[in-house]
Amino acid sequence: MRIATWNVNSARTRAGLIADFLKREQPDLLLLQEIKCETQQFPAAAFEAEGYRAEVVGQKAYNGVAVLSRGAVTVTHRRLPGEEEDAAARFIEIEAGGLLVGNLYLPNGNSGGGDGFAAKLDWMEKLRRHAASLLEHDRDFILAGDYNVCPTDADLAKGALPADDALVRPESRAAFRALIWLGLTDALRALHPDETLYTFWDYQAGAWQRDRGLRIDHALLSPRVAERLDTVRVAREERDKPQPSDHVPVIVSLRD
DNA sequence: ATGTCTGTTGCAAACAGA
Repeated sequence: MRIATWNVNSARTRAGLIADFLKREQPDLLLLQEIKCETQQFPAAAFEAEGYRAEVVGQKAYNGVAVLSRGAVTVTHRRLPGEEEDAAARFIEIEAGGLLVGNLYLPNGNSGGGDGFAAKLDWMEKLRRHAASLLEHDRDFILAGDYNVCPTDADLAKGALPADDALVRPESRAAFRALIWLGLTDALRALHPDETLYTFWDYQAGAWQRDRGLRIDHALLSPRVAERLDTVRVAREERDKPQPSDHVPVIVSLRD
């Protein structure tokens, strides 16, 4: 089973790139974040042509997540448990083949001052509680998407962010470790512990050309799923395409 | 060198968010 996650920074602008990626990589599931459109505006037809159906949690202008799949999936959540009904469109969870797959777009935490950062930490705590609940129920799961956290100093280029940025603040990293300490496996680091690997390069200041990137897109695996981990690849080539997203896909392969 | 990009408002070009 192959599962890819990609913050596309507008599904409509990137529909062509996404369709090309599906054609080339043929993932079983593609988790999209920042689709930046309402559900009915999502360009589903472009992906149906490649044999994929879509489950979409959209929102006007900002945020928004979607799951593209080749087979039928069952939607288990359309927002993170514990969130209000009118919460921003940042989470969708589906079940496919006995596996729960959570697709998340974690708040950036740099806007809105202290309240904005507190909201990020609150969201991370809700995610931790949800993961703990799934473990209690002995479920097999993946929680993947844009975490907006660089877990360690090895996960960003020197000088790419100031020390007080919400993506690297100690509280953000502690909240990420709290997920790991539940017993989850960071798929990319499990197989590539010492490589310099980034998944995001800012559009500004020649970040891509200078390789001033961040690793903020992650796939966390529950214990039995981690035992099935085969390969993980960062599709860096997507960042070199015309009009790319500022993020690139991460592709996780599991043994059956 | 904070040097870019997307979507919104409102119908040009400024603003927010990332």
